[in-house]
Amino acid sequence: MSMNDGTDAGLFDDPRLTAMGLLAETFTALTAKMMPTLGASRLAATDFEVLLRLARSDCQRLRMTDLATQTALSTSGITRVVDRLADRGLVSRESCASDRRGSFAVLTGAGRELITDLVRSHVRDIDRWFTGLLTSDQLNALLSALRLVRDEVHPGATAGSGECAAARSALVQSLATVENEQ
Amino acid sequence: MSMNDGTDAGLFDDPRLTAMGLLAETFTALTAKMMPTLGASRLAATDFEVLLRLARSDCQRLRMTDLATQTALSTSGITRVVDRLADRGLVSRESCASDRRGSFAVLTGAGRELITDLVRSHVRDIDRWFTGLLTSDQLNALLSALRLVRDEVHPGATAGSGECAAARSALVQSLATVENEQ
DNA sequence: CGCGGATGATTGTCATAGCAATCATTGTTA
DNA sequence: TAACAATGATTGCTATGACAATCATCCGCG
Repeated sequence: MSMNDGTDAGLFDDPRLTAMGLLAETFTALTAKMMPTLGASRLAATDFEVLLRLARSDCQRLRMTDLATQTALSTSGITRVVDRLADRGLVSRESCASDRRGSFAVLTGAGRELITDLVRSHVRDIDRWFTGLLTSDQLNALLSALRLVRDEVHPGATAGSGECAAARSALVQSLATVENEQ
Repeated sequence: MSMNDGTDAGLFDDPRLTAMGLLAETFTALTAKMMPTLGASRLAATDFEVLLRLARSDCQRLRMTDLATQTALSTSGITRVVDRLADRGLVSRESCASDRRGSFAVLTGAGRELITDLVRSHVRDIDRWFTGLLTSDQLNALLSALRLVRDEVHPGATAGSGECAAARSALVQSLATVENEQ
Protein backbone atom coordinates (compact mmCIF):
# COMPACT_ATOMS: atom_id res chain seq x y z
CA MET A 1 0.00 0.00 0.00
CA SER A 2 0.78 3.67 0.17
CA MET A 3 2.64 3.72 -3.12
CA ASN A 4 1.75 7.35 -3.53
CA ASP A 5 4.44 9.33 -5.20
CA GLY A 6 4.98 12.88 -3.96
CA THR A 7 6.12 14.67 -0.88
CA ASP A 8 3.09 14.23 1.35
CA ALA A 9 3.16 10.47 1.48
CA GLY A 10 1.65 10.04 4.93
CA LEU A 11 -1.08 12.62 4.67
CA PHE A 12 -3.70 10.30 3.23
CA ASP A 13 -2.86 7.59 5.74
CA ASP A 14 -3.41 9.81 8.75
CA PRO A 15 -5.12 7.61 11.34
CA ARG A 16 -7.69 10.30 12.03
CA LEU A 17 -8.66 10.30 8.38
CA THR A 18 -8.99 6.54 8.27
CA ALA A 19 -11.00 6.62 11.49
CA MET A 20 -13.48 8.97 9.89
CA GLY A 21 -13.51 6.85 6.76
CA LEU A 22 -14.21 3.74 8.77
CA LEU A 23 -17.12 5.41 10.52
CA ALA A 24 -18.53 6.60 7.20
CA GLU A 25 -18.10 3.27 5.46
CA THR A 26 -19.64 1.36 8.31
CA PHE A 27 -22.64 3.60 8.63
CA THR A 28 -23.45 3.88 4.96
CA ALA A 29 -23.05 0.16 4.34
CA LEU A 30 -25.10 -0.59 7.43
CA THR A 31 -27.97 1.63 6.35
CA ALA A 32 -27.82 0.00 2.92
CA LYS A 33 -28.45 -3.34 4.63
CA MET A 34 -31.56 -1.87 6.23
CA MET A 35 -33.09 -0.72 2.98
CA PRO A 36 -34.80 -3.95 1.86
CA THR A 37 -36.96 -4.01 5.00
CA LEU A 38 -37.90 -0.36 4.64
CA GLY A 39 -38.35 -0.62 0.90
CA ALA A 40 -40.87 -3.40 1.38
CA SER A 41 -43.17 -0.74 2.85
CA ARG A 42 -42.11 1.79 0.22
CA LEU A 43 -40.59 4.01 2.87
CA ALA A 44 -37.37 5.96 2.50
CA ALA A 45 -34.97 6.14 5.39
CA THR A 46 -36.06 9.65 6.26
CA ASP A 47 -39.72 8.69 6.26
CA PHE A 48 -38.91 5.87 8.62
CA GLU A 49 -36.97 8.16 10.90
CA VAL A 50 -39.78 10.67 11.08
CA LEU A 51 -42.36 8.00 11.86
CA LEU A 52 -40.09 6.51 14.50
CA ARG A 53 -39.49 9.84 16.21
CA LEU A 54 -43.20 10.53 16.26
CA ALA A 55 -43.89 7.10 17.73
CA ARG A 56 -41.37 7.78 20.47
CA SER A 57 -42.80 11.16 21.36
CA ASP A 58 -45.42 11.92 23.91
CA CYS A 59 -48.86 12.05 22.31
CA GLN A 60 -47.31 10.73 19.08
CA ARG A 61 -46.68 14.25 17.90
CA LEU A 62 -43.89 16.73 17.24
CA ARG A 63 -43.63 20.24 15.90
CA MET A 64 -42.22 20.54 12.40
CA THR A 65 -39.28 22.53 13.70
CA ASP A 66 -38.48 19.96 16.34
CA LEU A 67 -38.52 17.22 13.73
CA ALA A 68 -36.08 19.27 11.69
CA THR A 69 -33.80 19.74 14.68
CA GLN A 70 -33.86 16.10 15.67
CA THR A 71 -33.21 14.86 12.17
CA ALA A 72 -30.61 16.11 9.75
CA LEU A 73 -33.32 17.60 7.53
CA SER A 74 -34.11 21.22 6.82
CA THR A 75 -37.56 22.53 7.68
CA SER A 76 -38.53 22.43 4.04
CA GLY A 77 -37.39 18.83 3.88
CA ILE A 78 -39.61 18.06 6.86
CA THR A 79 -42.54 19.77 5.23
CA ARG A 80 -42.19 17.47 2.25
CA VAL A 81 -41.64 14.28 4.20
CA VAL A 82 -44.76 15.03 6.22
CA ASP A 83 -46.60 15.84 2.99
CA ARG A 84 -45.77 12.41 1.63
CA LEU A 85 -46.63 10.61 4.86
CA ALA A 86 -49.89 12.55 5.16
CA ASP A 87 -50.81 11.61 1.59
CA ARG A 88 -50.48 7.99 2.62
CA GLY A 89 -52.52 8.55 5.75
CA LEU A 90 -49.66 7.72 8.11
CA VAL A 91 -49.52 11.11 9.81
CA SER A 92 -51.82 14.09 10.01
CA ARG A 93 -51.24 17.74 10.71
CA GLU A 94 -52.73 19.54 13.66
CA SER A 95 -52.42 23.23 14.18
CA CYS A 96 -51.00 24.37 17.47
CA ALA A 97 -53.46 26.03 19.79
CA SER A 98 -50.95 28.20 21.58
CA ASP A 99 -49.09 29.42 18.50
CA ARG A 100 -51.06 29.61 15.33
CA ARG A 101 -47.94 29.68 13.18
CA GLY A 102 -46.99 26.20 14.28
CA SER A 103 -48.27 22.79 13.38
CA PHE A 104 -47.79 19.35 14.76
CA ALA A 105 -47.19 16.21 12.78
CA VAL A 106 -49.25 13.52 14.50
CA LEU A 107 -49.00 9.80 13.94
CA THR A 108 -52.29 8.26 12.83
CA GLY A 109 -53.48 4.85 13.83
CA ALA A 110 -52.34 3.44 10.50
CA GLY A 111 -48.97 5.10 10.94
CA ARG A 112 -48.62 3.68 14.40
CA GLU A 113 -49.46 0.24 13.13
CA LEU A 114 -47.01 0.43 10.26
CA ILE A 115 -44.11 1.73 12.29
CA THR A 116 -44.70 -0.88 14.97
CA ASP A 117 -44.49 -3.71 12.48
CA LEU A 118 -41.56 -2.15 10.75
CA VAL A 119 -39.56 -1.62 13.90
CA ARG A 120 -39.83 -5.29 14.76
CA SER A 121 -38.22 -6.24 11.46
CA HIS A 122 -35.77 -3.37 11.71
CA VAL A 123 -34.54 -4.54 15.10
CA ARG A 124 -33.91 -7.96 13.61
CA ASP A 125 -31.82 -6.33 10.88
CA ILE A 126 -29.87 -4.33 13.42
CA ASP A 127 -29.19 -7.46 15.37
CA ARG A 128 -28.11 -9.34 12.28
CA TRP A 129 -25.75 -6.69 10.90
CA PHE A 130 -24.65 -4.65 13.86
CA THR A 131 -25.24 -5.32 17.52
CA GLY A 132 -25.25 -9.08 17.18
CA LEU A 133 -21.72 -9.03 15.78
CA LEU A 134 -20.23 -7.57 18.95
CA THR A 135 -19.77 -8.78 22.49
CA SER A 136 -21.61 -6.70 25.02
CA ASP A 137 -18.31 -5.21 26.18
CA GLN A 138 -17.45 -4.20 22.65
CA LEU A 139 -20.90 -2.77 22.11
CA ASN A 140 -20.84 -0.81 25.34
CA ALA A 141 -17.45 0.65 24.54
CA LEU A 142 -18.67 1.61 21.08
CA LEU A 143 -21.81 3.25 22.39
CA SER A 144 -20.16 5.25 25.13
CA ALA A 145 -17.59 6.59 22.69
CA LEU A 146 -20.33 7.50 20.25
CA ARG A 147 -22.26 9.25 22.99
CA LEU A 148 -19.28 11.43 23.79
CA VAL A 149 -19.04 12.51 20.18
CA ARG A 150 -22.77 12.87 19.68
CA ASP A 151 -23.19 15.11 22.70
CA GLU A 152 -20.58 17.44 21.23
CA VAL A 153 -21.73 17.56 17.61
CA HIS A 154 -25.49 17.33 18.08
CA PRO A 155 -26.63 19.02 21.28
CA GLY A 156 -30.26 19.31 20.09
CA ALA A 157 -30.83 15.58 19.87
CA THR A 158 -33.94 15.64 22.01
CA ALA A 159 -35.45 18.97 20.98
CA GLY A 160 -39.18 19.19 21.57
CA SER A 161 -39.56 16.34 24.03
CA GLY A 162 -42.12 16.96 26.70
CA GLU A 163 -44.30 19.14 24.52
CA CYS A 164 -47.33 17.06 25.28
CA ALA A 165 -48.05 18.51 28.70
CA ALA A 166 -47.48 21.98 27.33
CA ALA A 167 -49.81 21.24 24.43
CA ARG A 168 -52.45 19.91 26.78
CA SER A 169 -52.31 22.90 29.08
CA ALA A 170 -52.30 25.21 26.10
CA LEU A 171 -55.42 23.48 24.84
CA VAL A 172 -57.11 23.76 28.21
CA GLN A 173 -56.18 27.41 28.53
CA SER A 174 -57.35 28.23 25.04
CA LEU A 175 -60.70 26.68 25.91
CA ALA A 176 -60.83 28.55 29.19
CA THR A 177 -59.94 31.94 27.81
CA VAL A 178 -62.61 31.93 25.17
CA GLU A 179 -61.67 33.19 21.76
CA ASN A 180 -61.54 36.91 22.25
CA GLU A 181 -60.32 37.62 18.74
CA GLN A 182 -62.57 37.44 15.69
CA MET B 1 -39.91 9.58 29.17
CA SER B 2 -41.50 6.57 27.53
CA MET B 3 -45.00 7.70 28.28
CA ASN B 4 -46.19 5.75 25.28
CA ASP B 5 -49.61 4.32 25.69
CA GLY B 6 -50.35 0.95 24.13
CA THR B 7 -49.27 -2.60 24.49
CA ASP B 8 -45.81 -2.40 22.96
CA ALA B 9 -44.39 0.06 25.42
CA GLY B 10 -40.79 -1.16 25.33
CA LEU B 11 -40.52 -1.71 21.61
CA PHE B 12 -39.30 1.76 20.78
CA ASP B 13 -36.83 1.72 23.63
CA ASP B 14 -35.12 -1.47 22.52
CA PRO B 15 -31.40 -0.93 23.18
CA ARG B 16 -30.53 -2.19 19.72
CA LEU B 17 -32.77 0.43 18.20
CA THR B 18 -31.22 3.20 20.26
CA ALA B 19 -27.77 1.91 19.40
CA MET B 20 -28.52 2.25 15.72
CA GLY B 21 -30.03 5.65 16.32
CA LEU B 22 -26.97 6.79 18.17
CA LEU B 23 -24.73 5.68 15.35
CA ALA B 24 -26.90 7.45 12.81
CA GLU B 25 -27.17 10.65 14.81
CA THR B 26 -23.49 10.78 15.47
CA PHE B 27 -22.47 10.19 11.90
CA THR B 28 -24.91 12.59 10.31
CA ALA B 29 -24.17 15.37 12.78
CA LEU B 30 -20.46 14.75 12.38
CA THR B 31 -20.57 15.00 8.61
CA ALA B 32 -22.62 18.18 8.97
CA LYS B 33 -19.73 19.66 10.95
CA MET B 34 -17.40 18.85 8.06
CA MET B 35 -19.46 20.67 5.49
CA PRO B 36 -18.15 24.24 5.97
CA THR B 37 -14.62 23.15 5.07
CA LEU B 38 -15.77 21.25 2.02
CA GLY B 39 -18.24 23.90 1.01
CA ALA B 40 -15.45 26.46 0.96
CA SER B 41 -14.12 24.62 -2.09
CA ARG B 42 -17.63 24.12 -3.47
CA LEU B 43 -17.32 20.39 -3.13
CA ALA B 44 -20.09 18.08 -2.02
CA ALA B 45 -19.29 15.23 0.33
CA THR B 46 -19.38 12.69 -2.49
CA ASP B 47 -17.03 14.75 -4.65
CA PHE B 48 -14.63 14.90 -1.75
CA GLU B 49 -14.83 11.18 -1.20
CA VAL B 50 -14.12 10.42 -4.83
CA LEU B 51 -11.12 12.74 -4.92
CA LEU B 52 -9.80 11.26 -1.71
CA ARG B 53 -10.11 7.69 -2.94
CA LEU B 54 -8.32 8.58 -6.13
CA ALA B 55 -5.54 10.28 -4.18
CA ARG B 56 -5.13 7.16 -2.09
CA SER B 57 -4.98 4.82 -5.06
CA ASP B 58 -1.92 3.70 -6.94
CA CYS B 59 -1.31 5.91 -9.94
CA GLN B 60 -4.07 8.25 -8.70
CA ARG B 61 -6.64 6.34 -10.70
CA LEU B 62 -9.58 4.00 -10.29
CA ARG B 63 -12.08 2.34 -12.58
CA MET B 64 -15.56 3.78 -12.51
CA THR B 65 -16.96 0.50 -11.23
CA ASP B 66 -14.41 0.30 -8.45
CA LEU B 67 -15.31 3.81 -7.38
CA ALA B 68 -18.93 2.76 -7.28
CA THR B 69 -18.13 -0.29 -5.19
CA GLN B 70 -15.96 1.59 -2.74
CA THR B 71 -18.45 4.39 -2.26
CA ALA B 72 -22.15 4.01 -1.65
CA LEU B 73 -22.93 5.41 -5.11
CA SER B 74 -24.41 3.68 -8.11
CA THR B 75 -22.37 3.56 -11.30
CA SER B 76 -24.53 6.27 -12.80
CA GLY B 77 -23.90 8.39 -9.75
CA ILE B 78 -20.17 7.91 -10.24
CA THR B 79 -20.46 8.86 -13.89
CA ARG B 80 -22.01 12.15 -12.86
CA VAL B 81 -19.62 12.92 -10.03
CA VAL B 82 -16.70 12.34 -12.38
CA ASP B 83 -18.43 14.50 -14.99
CA ARG B 84 -18.59 17.37 -12.54
CA LEU B 85 -15.04 16.92 -11.34
CA ALA B 86 -13.77 16.66 -14.91
CA ASP B 87 -15.59 19.88 -15.83
CA ARG B 88 -13.63 21.57 -13.08
CA GLY B 89 -10.38 20.02 -14.25
CA LEU B 90 -9.86 18.04 -11.06
CA VAL B 91 -9.95 14.61 -12.68
CA SER B 92 -9.70 13.33 -16.21
CA ARG B 93 -10.87 10.16 -17.89
CA GLU B 94 -8.53 7.67 -19.48
CA SER B 95 -9.70 4.70 -21.41
CA CYS B 96 -8.45 1.34 -20.31
CA ALA B 97 -6.00 -0.35 -22.66
CA SER B 98 -6.88 -3.90 -21.72
CA ASP B 99 -10.67 -3.49 -21.77
CA ARG B 100 -12.05 -0.89 -24.09
CA ARG B 101 -15.38 -0.77 -22.29
CA GLY B 102 -13.75 0.55 -19.17
CA SER B 103 -12.43 3.93 -18.20
CA PHE B 104 -10.31 5.23 -15.38
CA ALA B 105 -10.93 8.39 -13.45
CA VAL B 106 -7.50 9.93 -12.93
CA LEU B 107 -6.63 12.72 -10.52
CA THR B 108 -5.11 15.73 -12.30
CA GLY B 109 -2.41 17.91 -10.81
CA ALA B 110 -4.98 20.50 -9.86
CA GLY B 111 -7.12 17.83 -8.27
CA ARG B 112 -4.17 16.49 -6.34
CA GLU B 113 -3.36 19.96 -5.12
CA LEU B 114 -6.92 20.68 -4.04
CA ILE B 115 -7.46 17.42 -2.22
CA THR B 116 -4.13 17.78 -0.44
CA ASP B 117 -5.04 21.18 0.94
CA LEU B 118 -8.52 20.07 1.75
CA VAL B 119 -7.44 16.98 3.63
CA ARG B 120 -5.24 19.05 5.91
CA SER B 121 -8.23 21.13 6.97
CA HIS B 122 -10.44 18.08 7.06
CA VAL B 123 -8.12 16.32 9.47
CA ARG B 124 -8.27 19.33 11.74
CA ASP B 125 -12.08 19.11 11.67
CA ILE B 126 -11.98 15.41 12.47
CA ASP B 127 -9.68 16.09 15.35
CA ARG B 128 -11.88 18.88 16.64
CA TRP B 129 -15.19 17.03 16.46
CA PHE B 130 -14.32 13.36 16.68
CA THR B 131 -11.00 11.76 17.46
CA GLY B 132 -9.80 14.56 19.71
CA LEU B 133 -12.77 14.03 22.02
CA LEU B 134 -11.75 10.51 22.94
CA THR B 135 -8.87 8.95 24.80
CA SER B 136 -6.77 6.67 22.67
CA ASP B 137 -8.24 3.67 24.48
CA GLN B 138 -11.75 4.83 23.73
CA LEU B 139 -10.84 5.51 20.13
CA ASN B 140 -9.20 2.13 19.68
CA ALA B 141 -12.20 0.35 21.14
CA LEU B 142 -14.49 2.31 18.86
CA LEU B 143 -12.46 1.56 15.78
CA SER B 144 -12.04 -2.13 16.37
CA ALA B 145 -15.77 -2.50 16.94
CA LEU B 146 -16.49 -0.56 13.77
CA ARG B 147 -14.07 -2.72 11.83
CA LEU B 148 -15.90 -5.86 12.89
CA VAL B 149 -19.15 -4.44 11.61
CA ARG B 150 -17.66 -2.95 8.47
CA ASP B 151 -16.02 -6.20 7.43
CA GLU B 152 -19.41 -7.86 7.62
CA VAL B 153 -21.56 -5.26 5.89
CA HIS B 154 -19.10 -3.95 3.30
CA PRO B 155 -16.74 -6.65 2.08
CA GLY B 156 -15.79 -4.67 -1.04
CA ALA B 157 -14.21 -1.80 0.82
CA THR B 158 -10.95 -2.00 -1.08
CA ALA B 159 -12.20 -3.02 -4.51
CA GLY B 160 -9.85 -2.09 -7.30
CA SER B 161 -6.72 -1.57 -5.23
CA GLY B 162 -3.59 -2.76 -6.91
CA GLU B 163 -4.84 -1.95 -10.39
CA CYS B 164 -1.81 0.15 -11.08
CA ALA B 165 0.52 -2.75 -11.70
CA ALA B 166 -2.10 -4.32 -13.89
CA ALA B 167 -2.54 -1.06 -15.75
CA ARG B 168 1.19 -0.66 -16.21
CA SER B 169 1.67 -4.14 -17.50
CA ALA B 170 -1.35 -3.65 -19.69
CA LEU B 171 0.34 -0.63 -21.15
CA VAL B 172 3.61 -2.43 -21.67
CA GLN B 173 2.08 -5.60 -22.99
CA SER B 174 -0.91 -4.02 -24.60
CA LEU B 175 -0.46 -6.27 -27.61
CA ALA B 176 -0.17 -9.39 -25.50
CA THR B 177 -2.86 -11.04 -23.44
CA VAL B 178 -3.44 -9.34 -20.15
CA GLU B 179 -5.51 -10.86 -17.45
CA ASN B 180 -7.62 -8.64 -15.24
CA GLU B 181 -8.73 -10.66 -12.27
CA GLN B 182 -11.16 -9.60 -9.54
C1' DC C 1 -51.87 50.22 20.81
C1' DG C 2 -48.87 49.60 16.80
C1' DC C 3 -44.63 49.15 14.48
C1' DG C 4 -40.48 46.22 13.50
C1' DG C 5 -37.96 42.31 13.98
C1' DA C 6 -38.01 37.31 14.91
C1' DT C 7 -39.97 32.80 14.25
C1' DG C 8 -42.75 28.64 12.14
C1' DA C 9 -44.00 26.82 8.03
C1' DT C 10 -44.52 26.47 3.14
C1' DT C 11 -43.35 27.05 -1.88
C1' DG C 12 -40.29 27.84 -6.15
C1' DT C 13 -36.21 26.51 -8.11
C1' DC C 14 -32.22 23.91 -8.52
C1' DA C 15 -28.69 20.16 -7.91
C1' DT C 16 -28.02 15.41 -6.86
C1' DA C 17 -28.58 10.45 -7.20
C1' DG C 18 -31.17 6.02 -8.09
C1' DC C 19 -33.45 2.88 -11.48
C1' DA C 20 -34.17 1.21 -15.88
C1' DA C 21 -32.99 1.28 -20.56
C1' DT C 22 -29.27 1.52 -23.83
C1' DC C 23 -24.81 1.01 -26.18
C1' DA C 24 -20.33 -0.97 -26.70
C1' DT C 25 -17.31 -4.47 -25.74
C1' DT C 26 -15.85 -8.87 -23.82
C1' DG C 27 -16.13 -13.73 -22.80
C1' DT C 28 -18.33 -18.24 -23.46
C1' DT C 29 -20.27 -22.01 -25.68
C1' DA C 30 -21.89 -24.72 -29.33
C1' DT D 1 -16.40 -18.75 -35.68
C1' DA D 2 -21.07 -17.20 -34.69
C1' DA D 3 -24.44 -16.49 -31.48
C1' DC D 4 -25.50 -15.11 -26.86
C1' DA D 5 -24.88 -13.89 -22.23
C1' DA D 6 -22.35 -10.77 -19.13
C1' DT D 7 -20.00 -6.53 -18.05
C1' DG D 8 -18.58 -1.35 -18.01
C1' DA D 9 -20.30 2.92 -18.70
C1' DT D 10 -23.57 6.39 -19.94
C1' DT D 11 -28.26 8.66 -20.52
C1' DG D 12 -33.51 9.56 -19.67
C1' DC D 13 -36.59 9.93 -16.25
C1' DT D 14 -38.02 10.71 -11.68
C1' DA D 15 -37.82 11.53 -6.61
C1' DT D 16 -35.65 13.79 -2.95
C1' DG D 17 -33.86 17.57 -0.32
C1' DA D 18 -31.34 22.19 0.29
C1' DC D 19 -31.51 27.32 -0.26
C1' DA D 20 -33.81 31.49 -0.72
C1' DA D 21 -38.00 33.94 -0.89
C1' DT D 22 -42.53 34.36 1.02
C1' DC D 23 -46.46 34.49 4.17
C1' DA D 24 -48.50 34.43 8.68
C1' DT D 25 -48.12 35.05 13.32
C1' DC D 26 -45.88 36.28 17.60
C1' DC D 27 -43.22 39.21 20.72
C1' DG D 28 -40.81 43.34 22.44
C1' DC D 29 -40.45 48.14 22.92
C1' DG D 30 -41.80 53.06 22.55
